[in-house]
Amino acid sequence: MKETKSIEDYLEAIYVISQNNNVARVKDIAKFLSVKPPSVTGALRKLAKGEYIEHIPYGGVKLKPKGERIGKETWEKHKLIFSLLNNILGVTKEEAYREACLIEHCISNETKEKIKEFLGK
Amino acid sequence: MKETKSIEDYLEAIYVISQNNNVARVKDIAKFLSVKPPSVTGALRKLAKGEYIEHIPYGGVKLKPKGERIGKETWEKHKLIFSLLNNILGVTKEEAYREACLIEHCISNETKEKIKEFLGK
DNA sequence: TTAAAAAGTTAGGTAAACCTAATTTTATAT
DNA sequence: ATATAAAATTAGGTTTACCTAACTTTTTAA
Repeated sequence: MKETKSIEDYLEAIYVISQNNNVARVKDIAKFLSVKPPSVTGALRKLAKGEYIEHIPYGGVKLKPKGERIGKETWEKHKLIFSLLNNILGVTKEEAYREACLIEHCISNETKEKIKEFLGK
Repeated sequence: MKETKSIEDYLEAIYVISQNNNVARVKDIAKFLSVKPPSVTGALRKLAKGEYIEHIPYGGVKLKPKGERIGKETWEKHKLIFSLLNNILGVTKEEAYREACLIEHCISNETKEKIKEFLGK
């Protein structure tokens, strides 16, 4: 299975939510991504089938190793792109966040590392 | 009508093709975007309806002012993002081109200007 | 401990954008 | 001038990812 923008978005959301909570809940994921709960349920079924997550119906969601890796990578891309846009280019925080949410799905891990190197200087 | 990624792609393709040719042809647009001719025909109908282009069936396509503006802006975004990725971050030309095709749809004109300023330094 | 509220799921539908196969129109070459 | 090839269009279908409405399960509070 290939990771679409949507799959990356859900895994990233679950990753971020899981950093503060024990498990991610449907309503939190829905709020994070600005979608409705039935969309989340549908996406979770797909993610569970692809071995990205473990989902207990009417319960919580936890990332499996494969999902954790992608969620983390996507969030890292987001943070690095935000930094590049806001700190280096001078884009406002609000706009930088909005655009980082989109650009995070457009770059390879190699490009992610290049940005990290650049920001490190 | 709101400009989707797809609409921007078609207008950009027509803009670039029109710089070398008098009119853009369906087969050239299809090749540029790696889609099949029926997809182009469908997209052109939509673009014509939105006053972005003038389309003579079985003939050529020309940009109207609104379409020209968006096609040009999108291509400028592409070139600036390519430059940022390749010259500043050190991403390979091939990967920079590929990613620029995606990122060009994710940034505002304000961000485009910020990149231009940064590259000018 | 049970009624109401909250959370989650199922069922069914919509829109965007692509595709293949078949048809029509235009261009080309003998 | 006409047969063939090329280009474009139409018709119909697929996939992805969302939505609303209705229903089920779980939690909460009287």
